[in-house]
Amino acid sequence: MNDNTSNRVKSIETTIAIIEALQPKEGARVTEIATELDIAPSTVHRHLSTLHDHNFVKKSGDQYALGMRFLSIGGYLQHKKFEYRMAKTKIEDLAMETSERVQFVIEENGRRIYVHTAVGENAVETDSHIGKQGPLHCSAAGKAILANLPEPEREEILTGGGLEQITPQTITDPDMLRKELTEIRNTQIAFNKEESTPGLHAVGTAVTGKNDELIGGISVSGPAHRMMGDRFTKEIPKLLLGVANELELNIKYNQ
Amino acid sequence: MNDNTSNRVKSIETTIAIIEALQPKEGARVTEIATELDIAPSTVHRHLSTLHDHNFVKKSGDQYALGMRFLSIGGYLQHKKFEYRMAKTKIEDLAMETSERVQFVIEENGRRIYVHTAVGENAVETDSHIGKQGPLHCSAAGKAILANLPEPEREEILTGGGLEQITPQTITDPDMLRKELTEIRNTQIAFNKEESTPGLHAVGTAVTGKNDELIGGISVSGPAHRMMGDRFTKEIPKLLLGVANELELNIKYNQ
DNA sequence: AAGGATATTCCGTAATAGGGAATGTTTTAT
DNA sequence: ATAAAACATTCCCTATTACGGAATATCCTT
Repeated sequence: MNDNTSNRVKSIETTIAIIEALQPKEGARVTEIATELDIAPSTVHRHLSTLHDHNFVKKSGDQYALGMRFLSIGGYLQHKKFEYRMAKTKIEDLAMETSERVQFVIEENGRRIYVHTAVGENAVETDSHIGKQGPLHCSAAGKAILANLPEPEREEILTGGGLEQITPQTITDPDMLRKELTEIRNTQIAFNKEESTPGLHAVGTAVTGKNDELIGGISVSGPAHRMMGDRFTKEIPKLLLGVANELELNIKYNQ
Repeated sequence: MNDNTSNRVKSIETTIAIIEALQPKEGARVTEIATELDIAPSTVHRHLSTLHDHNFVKKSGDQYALGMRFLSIGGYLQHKKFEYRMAKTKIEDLAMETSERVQFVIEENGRRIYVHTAVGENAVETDSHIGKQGPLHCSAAGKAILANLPEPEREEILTGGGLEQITPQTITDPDMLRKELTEIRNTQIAFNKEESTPGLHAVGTAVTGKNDELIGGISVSGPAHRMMGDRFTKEIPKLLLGVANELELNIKYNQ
């Protein structure tokens, strides 16, 4: 397609660099960012002022920080799609039923992104948050998505970028993963046994929409000691498939 | 301060215009955006490619749409602050207790922004979503925040921009509002009677942090016919103040 | 297979983004 | 209280680059 990287707007890349530098900070001064990125303070100031005008950056005194415009746009995208709104209520039900953490995940650019999360009574605290992203091949919902992706895209992910090793249990061999994905296509259930986080197990399934196009995936995750035996391999998968099915029916006929 | 509007990066303003044009659309082609904004297709293409490189825009075929990078950054900001994470669990409890819709709101740039929302069993469906923003003076949590803002900032909002009339009930007279805000400072409870949405009532209170600095506000909202009598004026305020108090204690001592 | 529409790339030029210096402003040290 | 240091902000010149128009490629329609 177009990956001709020469035809780009440099000043936007500068602005993005500034945004990225600002993100982890509570607040930063002009010089701090200028030094960090090795650009002139006057330049940083000009960019920050521009971003501030549009609420992408907030300012108190001479401390600059990212503003909530990002959440405004992100939240709007999360809310705009009927499918995502439906998914939200469904995973909340499932979190209540299972008492565990439940997430609704989509694929973008070959990676998984949490669009909604719901926590049940016993849900584990994780550092996962809305919008957080990671590779597909090491999570339950991610593998379920991967299994249902069109073959060329799937193969691109399997062979193209290399399957990053996240934990000792992460499956990094394309052949082993291919085999598992075939199994997932048959059962529509994917398991994650400490492949993304040590001590964490998860069960996932894919969600499809009107013309059977892939929407995303749902996963239920919890500590390995609780996610085991029949509860892990039978009960939760059954609840999960039930919810995914209801969701799919809602998507197909409710609007 | 610096509101010298001459010293800005024009190409970033172009990019922001493109982002804004893209936001409400499901997807758009290059020409569509170029026509709408009256700039050259080659320029639009260059901007979109740059944004796409950084996942602010996604592309399928020649349809461009906003990407989840906005949610990634927004979700990160929402999750980073300990106070906001605490608020999330607290409003979920309150939503369960009251069965209504509960929101955690902050102020930025003189406007309110929903940072977390929780829905109870009977919660009304609204178009409000995470990140949505609006004026402070017409909502319960907004008025609670306004009442607790430092005087100069409050006066700037009251007299500076003009109090927009959102519904027939919105209070737009600065003097009437000042009187109500004094009352709110005494009781720490704010009411909203169809001032932002016809048919919707809400109760709100402010949340303060370690050095009594203002963090945000919490509101409980529901249909007017259910939010009335003692439930509206006594029971819900009591529950709300209880939760706000717990939250403040958590913020002050738990970390 | 041809024609139309649109995406994408190329390229010259006018506009502007960038840096350094000048000017405020605030904080720190004495 | 004053001086000095540190930094934000503004100003201005110049090298860079963002822009638009033209050329080319690609896709779609008939």
